[in-house]
Amino acid sequence: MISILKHGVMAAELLGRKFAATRTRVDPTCLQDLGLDSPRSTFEPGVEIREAEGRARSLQLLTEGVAAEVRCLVDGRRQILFLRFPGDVLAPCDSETLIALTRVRTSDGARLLARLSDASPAYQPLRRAWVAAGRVDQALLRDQVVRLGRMSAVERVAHMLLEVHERLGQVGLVTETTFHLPLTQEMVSDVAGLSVVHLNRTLQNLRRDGLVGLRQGYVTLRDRARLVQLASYASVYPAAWNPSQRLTRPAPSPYLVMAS
Amino acid sequence: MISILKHGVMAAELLGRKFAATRTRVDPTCLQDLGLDSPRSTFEPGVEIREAEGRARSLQLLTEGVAAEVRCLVDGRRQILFLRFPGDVLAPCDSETLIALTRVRTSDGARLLARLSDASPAYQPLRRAWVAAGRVDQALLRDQVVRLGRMSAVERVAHMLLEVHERLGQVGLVTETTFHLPLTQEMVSDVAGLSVVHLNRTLQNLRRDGLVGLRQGYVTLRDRARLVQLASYASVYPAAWNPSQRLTRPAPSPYLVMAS
DNA sequence: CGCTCATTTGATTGTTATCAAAAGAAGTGG
DNA sequence: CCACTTCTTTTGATAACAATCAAATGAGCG
Repeated sequence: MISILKHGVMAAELLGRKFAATRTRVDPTCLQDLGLDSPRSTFEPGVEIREAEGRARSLQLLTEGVAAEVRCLVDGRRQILFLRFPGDVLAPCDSETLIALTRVRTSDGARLLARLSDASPAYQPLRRAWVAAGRVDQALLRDQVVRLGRMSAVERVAHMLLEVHERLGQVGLVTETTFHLPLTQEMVSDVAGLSVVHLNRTLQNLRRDGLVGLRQGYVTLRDRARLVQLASYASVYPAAWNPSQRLTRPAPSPYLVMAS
Repeated sequence: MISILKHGVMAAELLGRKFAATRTRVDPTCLQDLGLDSPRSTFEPGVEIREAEGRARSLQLLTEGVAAEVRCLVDGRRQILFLRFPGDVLAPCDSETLIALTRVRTSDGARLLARLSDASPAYQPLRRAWVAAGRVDQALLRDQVVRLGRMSAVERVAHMLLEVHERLGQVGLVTETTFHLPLTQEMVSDVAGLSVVHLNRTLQNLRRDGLVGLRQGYVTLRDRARLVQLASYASVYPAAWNPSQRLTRPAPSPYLVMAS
């Protein structure tokens, strides 16, 4: 049982795996060279993750724990826009707040940022990988839109769990069917855009139907195939190309073209 | 009454205005030099917008009409992820389909794409503007997530209309309170993640309360202040910084930090 | 234990989707 | 100009889904 709060994987290795998931290969030396093991920070659960004061726009690499980009409305409604896992890069964002959902450890990404701004050809592969990773993030955000806009509660939760499993899989923090997601149901409900109570009932349904198991912050996908179908889940990763996953058909003709 | 389907604004000018909205200034000569007036295409409503076959990943600049990035689920549910207006750049996207919602005209962005890939310092401002515009797009997508995840039907619609007004305003296609949005309610309902019927009733409420007016594809924001408050709308554009718009408070403490 | 926080349950309300159908608008061809 | 078709908007009735309220149970911790 691998824990997301404490695993043995080094920062550079995590980033490399994440890049590999987008089918962009970056030289390990180059990654090592980013000095991701020097200044590290820890954030307690519930705390906002921000750069040390004074330092302008920088980056951090999340190495352990779970963080979230959260948006709060005036009346207290909350929406988590994006979950961040080990291997993800944390960038300050104006309209959202970055919150540590569990204890979080980060590595300083100042040098990474510098290399990305550096136009020299030596860092070309790094920049490419960066762009590819950004594209994946965007695709994930788009999935989030579809989940919230058009999916029922069960679908949202199933889809989300599949996504988390796959994302953690890319950095090697899963087994075939299980992963560690030590979040409260309240937090998950803020990802899924549901009330806590309804999320709870939805999870019970998924459990009852033998689709997922939940114990001590560990999630088991008991019937992945059925989950995938239920949520019409399709991977956002280019590598995982698989015709049978083409479940969201490419828009036959959303708005009727008038007959000629 | 300015029409989104036919206005006199040239492609380069549109792009310049769009960039200006992100507070990045690009030399008009550089924009003219993009040759945005050469090959132009037209797409009929309902039709998929794609590059001419054979040509690899390219770009198009939308000059007239409205397009949408649409995701369709197997059972026919649809979600529009993003509306595209004049001045927006259309890039092919794997998991989504780009559909013309009205008659759409585009300019060829091949040279733009080339300049963006060209690392020479001459195109530095252009690249900066591009990145800034991308950031705005991402912010808009995030707003969409919050709308769908945590807002009620009226809020969603109000928020969306304010957003459209502002976006069209950036390219000069609005008056103080009105803009042209010749979409069917079905299309709007796919943006807002609502059923057509419910969208219709929601619009009626907004009308009844004197908040918006709708006639012939033209929208009038009759009480902008109240709409902004209703939807807790905050602009995503850096220029429009305005303390009173800070309605989504910066996450006081989403998840209780345990008392010490 | 006794505290706090998280999960679970039950009862109820409110919102939104769905179904069915009427009324309105717009274009087509006679 | 009218009948005809097709699409869009609107209305009414009903059902499904999810939020809310209130309270009980469970889990972890000093």
